[in-house]
Amino acid sequence: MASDLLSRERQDAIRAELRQSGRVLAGDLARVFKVSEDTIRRDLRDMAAAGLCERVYGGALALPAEQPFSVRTGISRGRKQALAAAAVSCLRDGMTVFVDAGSTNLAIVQALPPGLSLTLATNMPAIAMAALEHARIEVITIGGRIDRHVGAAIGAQAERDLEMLRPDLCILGACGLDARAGLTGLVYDDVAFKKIAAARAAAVLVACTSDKLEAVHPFVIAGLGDRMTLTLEADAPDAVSTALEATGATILRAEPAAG
Amino acid sequence: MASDLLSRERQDAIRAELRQSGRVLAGDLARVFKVSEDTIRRDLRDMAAAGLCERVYGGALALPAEQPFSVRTGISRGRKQALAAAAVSCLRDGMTVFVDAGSTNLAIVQALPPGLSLTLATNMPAIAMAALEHARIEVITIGGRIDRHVGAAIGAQAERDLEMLRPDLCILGACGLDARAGLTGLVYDDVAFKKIAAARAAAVLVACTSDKLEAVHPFVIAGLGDRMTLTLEADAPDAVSTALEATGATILRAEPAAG
DNA sequence: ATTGTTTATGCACGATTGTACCGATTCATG
DNA sequence: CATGAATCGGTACAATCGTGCATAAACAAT
Repeated sequence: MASDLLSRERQDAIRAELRQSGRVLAGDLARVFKVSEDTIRRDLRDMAAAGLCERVYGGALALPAEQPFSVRTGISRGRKQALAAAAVSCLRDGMTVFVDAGSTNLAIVQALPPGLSLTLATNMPAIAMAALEHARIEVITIGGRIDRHVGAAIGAQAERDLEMLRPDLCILGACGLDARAGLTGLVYDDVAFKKIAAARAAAVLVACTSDKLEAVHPFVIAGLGDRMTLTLEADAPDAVSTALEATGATILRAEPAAG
Repeated sequence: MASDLLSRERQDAIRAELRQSGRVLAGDLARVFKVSEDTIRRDLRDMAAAGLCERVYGGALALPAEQPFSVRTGISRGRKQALAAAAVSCLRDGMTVFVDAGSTNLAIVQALPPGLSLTLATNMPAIAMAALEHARIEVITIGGRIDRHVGAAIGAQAERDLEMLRPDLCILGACGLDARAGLTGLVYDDVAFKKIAAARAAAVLVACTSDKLEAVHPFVIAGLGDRMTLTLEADAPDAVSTALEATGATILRAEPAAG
């Protein structure tokens, strides 16, 4: 995926990954960066010597002080992490992606592989900040009045800002996902915004935790169809999955998660 | 591509490339500029010595302004806290305030009293998030491409977003503050943005840590004058303070801080 | 014009660094 | 304690680096 990195860049990327998920495995890193495990081990040794991580058998851990996120997002982080990992597989180098508000989408951005180079637009400040942790992501914010419930800019100004974009992919935050009703939401302005965002993108991805399946809310964001990819958790019922797939949408199943 | 450049021009071009992609390779640069790698190495060494980049094996990286806030925020928090407390005294209920990027401004927003109700616009995601912590603040974001060094949206789109605002107060981030040269900055696009922001506001507030006093940078944001309030730290030299006051600006001294 | 000085550049050479591979050792786990 | 995986130290090789030196151009002073 990402290669040709200066050794220092690689170490920075490892650091970013450590900040995010709190741990790294030597083998994984070697594969991601396309270098030998020896090189990764030497990196980790150097970083540990510099006090940037704690070396353990098999990889390295973030220093206890440096994990604000894992604490803040709490237990469900494991599930969202797995969901995010699956969603990430839809991304390619050079893509322009719009990322809608939502804690799942935040997890996705945090889970992006370090080397991936994207142009990422978002209306949610928290997502913008997470994206800035990645050295090779160009970040664009959609401005406007921030809705406290959503934690992101929605409304007239935001919709106008959106008009500058024609993203390759729109990663939508999910509120309710149902085979018949499609994608639905609770907050009118938020739904209106999502609708526009989805319409402008060449493809739409929805990463959906299981609690949102078969939920129907008052406002319709979009129907399902072949332009849409749905990422479901490992424990999503097969019945729901096949029903969704029957609409023409592509279904992506997350691996079972530990946490 | 480009040859026959004066060494200074070449270094400026390297700087531009660094700003854009965050990294340069010695070999690539040598090929692009049609000079030997030795020359490039000398350039990079000089630039590193001047604090313009970080030299690494194989090339150079942009300065770790890449991760500004995990590092920069922590450093002098106590001092900034005191500065923020003083700056807060300029705010009144119901005001519309534009808050520019900068770690000091972030501290100010974090230090806002809980009951204060404001409309707060900002181009910096981190500040937007901090403002959302306050229940009675209406937050508006200025969108656009995020500059990694600044950590905020600057550029054409951001300037256009700004045109919707006529804030009562503009809280500017300081780079250099000098009685003769006025308020100056390092990054051209950032300065251009600040300039517009300052021009649109009825009043301007600059909270300035002592290390930025008497510093003059290449680009001018604004001259001083009676429209401007400057918040200085407790340890700012009296001479500097009176010189600044002589320009017509209002001076606000922070209380001595612990940290 | 001449001379000397500074500056930018290129080249050569030894030193340093980053990386992969190999064997010996240590570790986690059943 | 047996076994495979992970780690460490050493080695080898290539890329990169720093330095000293030579050349050439620009410039100042004579």
